Amino acid sequence: MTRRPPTRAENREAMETEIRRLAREHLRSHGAAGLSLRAIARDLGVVSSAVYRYVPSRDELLTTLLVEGYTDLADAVEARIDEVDPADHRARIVAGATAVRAWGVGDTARWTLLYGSPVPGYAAPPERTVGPGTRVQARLLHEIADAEAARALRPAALVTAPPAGFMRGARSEFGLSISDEALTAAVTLWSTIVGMVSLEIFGQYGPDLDDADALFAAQLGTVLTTLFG
Amino acid sequence: MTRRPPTRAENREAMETEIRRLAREHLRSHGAAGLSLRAIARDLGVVSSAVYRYVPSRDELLTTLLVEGYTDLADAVEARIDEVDPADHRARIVAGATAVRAWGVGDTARWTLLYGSPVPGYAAPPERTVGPGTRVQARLLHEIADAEAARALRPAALVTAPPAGFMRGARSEFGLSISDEALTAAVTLWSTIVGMVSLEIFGQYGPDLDDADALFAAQLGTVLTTLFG
DNA sequence: TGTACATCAGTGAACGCGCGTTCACTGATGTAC
DNA sequence: TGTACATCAGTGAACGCGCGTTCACTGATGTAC
Repeated sequence: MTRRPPTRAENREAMETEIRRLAREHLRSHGAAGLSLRAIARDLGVVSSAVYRYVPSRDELLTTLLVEGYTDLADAVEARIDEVDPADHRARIVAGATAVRAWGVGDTARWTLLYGSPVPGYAAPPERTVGPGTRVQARLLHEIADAEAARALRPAALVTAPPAGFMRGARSEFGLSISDEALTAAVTLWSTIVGMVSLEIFGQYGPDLDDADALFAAQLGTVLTTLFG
Repeated sequence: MTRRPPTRAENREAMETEIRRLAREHLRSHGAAGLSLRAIARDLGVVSSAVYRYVPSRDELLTTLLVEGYTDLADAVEARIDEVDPADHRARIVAGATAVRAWGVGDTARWTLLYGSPVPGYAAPPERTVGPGTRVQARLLHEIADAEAARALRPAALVTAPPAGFMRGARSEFGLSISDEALTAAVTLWSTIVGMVSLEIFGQYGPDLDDADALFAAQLGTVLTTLFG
């Protein structure tokens, strides 16, 4: 077995993967604001300017991480939902919400990048981030729309309508067929999910939280019981 | 009218106030991670080491801002709730939630400091921040507890219990008399509020959001209608 | 009321560290003929 | 299959900037007698 030396293309691929891995690691230890190309070069065992062979700039790297994060999250959530009986709307949404939390808790640094405070001095380019960045919400909205179409939602839970522009935007962006009231309920669900995960990850539930899974499940149950009965 | 020159004590007071003001301004433009004593000294028109007459260290300043923020928020929320008829439980909670959002939207940088991602490398000293940092939640919990005591909550909305340790902690910390299920509902409400405000402030609702007030009110209505009927 | 002394605010220099990015360069890898 | 040339990875130095914190110091303000 002769060990063929790696080609340039292979090396480049490996290098880019490694840079993203180190970047995620730095995100974990220093936060997005502290993401530094020099530090990555150091960990890579390479002089700082060498990183510029692979990454055009620090902001570009952040954008890459952002898109990768949104995509990973959405992939995970969709996979979990797809495992569930399409007729069991509530279970599908539980699966989706639980997958969102699992992903966030499993990689708090990336959750922070995606849904935490914006990175000062960095503005994500919408043309690259909006698509991946709305996949999860879009999927959950569709699940709620399906549930409504199947008459699985309790009418008593559908009580308020969102502002008109928001409604129009959501409908045209996601190709949704959903009532105003169900859209409000869906957005509220999303707010609750993001709130729960962020409060947990940012340590706001205090030191008495013995069973975070159960607290999440209990809160989600409260929301979904009012929605599904 | 002779202009008495300011005493040292007055000067110190004015200086400390001005430092906090500039710090809040820097929070706005550069985020907590970018809060810098040197920058504050520059704005103050003073050499960088001079700030150390007033502030022991950068981390201490952060702690001060954190405590001040929690206190301002809680004061605002309590004032709004107190204006409402004690018998109108729903209206009191609407007032509180709306005050939380108003405060956050009115000072997004401080909201970010309080409820956004933790500042890398900075750990808030619990003995100084936990008390002020839980006032708002405590107050909302008490309002829900009062509503439950007055039999104003719909039993159908009280369906799941939080994990035991969390429940015990909340009860003893806040001196609460509340059912497990109502506590879950209360915590869920808090998650939803934090989620809504953070999504709005961090720009996650997208460009179609024409009326943020209405979207918040609609979502809050969805939650409270299931709670109060 | 005046003087002596202690306290305090602010200076300026320094230490040691970090960062993003550019540039001219060497030497190895890949490609076209 | 061998050679000439083009491409690319990585170096090392540099530019210009930022930061927190310490220290010895000057000069003004406040206090005790």
